Formats: sequence, structure tokens, C-alpha cells
Amino acid sequence: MARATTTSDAFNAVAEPRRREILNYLALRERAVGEIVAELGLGQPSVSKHLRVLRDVGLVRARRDGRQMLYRANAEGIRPLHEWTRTFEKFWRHQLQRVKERAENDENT
Amino acid sequence: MARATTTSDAFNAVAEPRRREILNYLALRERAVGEIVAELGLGQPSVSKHLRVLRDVGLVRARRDGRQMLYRANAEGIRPLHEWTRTFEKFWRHQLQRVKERAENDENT
DNA sequence: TTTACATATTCCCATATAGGCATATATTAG
DNA sequence: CTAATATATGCCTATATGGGAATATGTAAA
Repeated sequence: MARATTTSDAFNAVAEPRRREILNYLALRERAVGEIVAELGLGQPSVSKHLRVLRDVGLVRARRDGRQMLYRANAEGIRPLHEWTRTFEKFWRHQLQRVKERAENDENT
Repeated sequence: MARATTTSDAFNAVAEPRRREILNYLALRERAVGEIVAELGLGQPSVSKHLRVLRDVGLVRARRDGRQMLYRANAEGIRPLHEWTRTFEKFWRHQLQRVKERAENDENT
């Protein structure tokens, strides 16, 4: 079996750094493809392909405006990632707590 | 160029569903490889390979205990993912807010 | 309608996968 | 030392990838 498709879910889609950059850029407001190309310094076809992936997994929405296509991030799509990572929050808190306690013990030795 | 290596960072490592399952399973406590194999119903070599990937990116720690290898999740490694997704939290809040407001407007029309 | 602009798609290729199977390595038991 | 157990690694294969170049599609301007 090969690796799962980039379009199989949000986790796979955001594994690619360029796509995370795109999402960061689209978080604040709608942008035309050309703007993204300028921002990322990547080829236009590459950007279009990344946008296609993001669109397929519902991480961006698009609408046409004249000859341009305006894309915006759909933050809702990030939520499952956030929820999953959140389940580990309490654990790294504990880990840090233990590190802290050990440091304090060392002080008194 | 091909896709980034699964071991290139935590984002790529957790893109694979099986590896997320492993992390979930290892979140609470240390487990031997055999236990993970039993839990996931996957082949032992596959599990070992997944663990290798997770170890390479620092998402799990391992220690030997007799003939067994005990693995535990290193929650700290998830933190960058959590932080990144967190930057979108305010946006999905806004989006939901807008949906809510539209619903309320429709009621009064 | 012809031209120009903006974006999407196709074709190309080197590369890394995930899993199954066989086998190597490490550790303990007899 | 030899056998048994636990895990890791190597080999195999079909598959999807990301970027670049060329080209197709869609829309507006002249």
C-alpha cells in the first residue's frame, strides 16, 4: 500500500508546508491566486494545485470574481486537527510539571 | 519533487491514521510493541516501522525492558501542531458567529 | 471576434511511501 | 551453547506525489 492521498483528509492536506503557508495567508482575508503566487514565490500551476487539494478537503472556499478566483480559508476544517492535538494537552502539561518538580528537587540537594 | 518524508516533521508523521492511533494508545501509558500490534490488528513489522517514524520525529520515546521495547508518547511533540491549529481558532469562532447571526435575522423576516 | 489576462489542467519524472513476507538482531530461558 | 521470544530491518511493488513546462479553459477588454 502507498501513502494516503493528500486529499484523503485535513491531516494529509496540511502535511505539506506550502499548503500551511497558503492557509496562513488566507486566514485573514480572501485572496486571488495571483496574490498567493506573489506571496509564496511559487509557480502559478503549483499554487493552483495546492489550492485544489485544500479545496477538496474543505479547507478553503473559492468564488469567481471576473477573471480572478478568490480563495479564503475555511477555518472550520482545521478544527478536527485542533481537537485531536488538544487531547494531548494535558499530557504535556504533566510532563512539564514533572520536569519542573525535578528541577526544584535538584535545587535542594 | 516528491512528497516530503514522513519523518520530516510531526505534521507529516501524524498524517498517517495508524500513527495517530498508536499515539492515542500510547498517550496514557507505556506499551510494548506486542501490545500495540494486538491493539491495532496490524502486522508487527508495520508497527515497528510506524514506531520508527514516530521516534525519528520525537513523538515517542522508547526504552528496553528485557526483550521488550516499551514505547510512550512524547506529548511535547504534538505541541507545534496544536499551536498552529490554535491560530485558526478565532476564525472559526467568527464564522460560527456569522452563521448564528444570519439564522437570527432569518427568524425576524 | 480577436486579443489579453487569470487560472486550471496535463504531461513529465524522481522519489518515498505502507504493508506483506522473510530474515536479522537482541535478549532471556533451558 | 541452543532454543525461544520480542523487535527491527530488508526486499518488494503499486501508487501518489510536487514542481516545471506547455497548454487548455474561462472571462473581460478592444
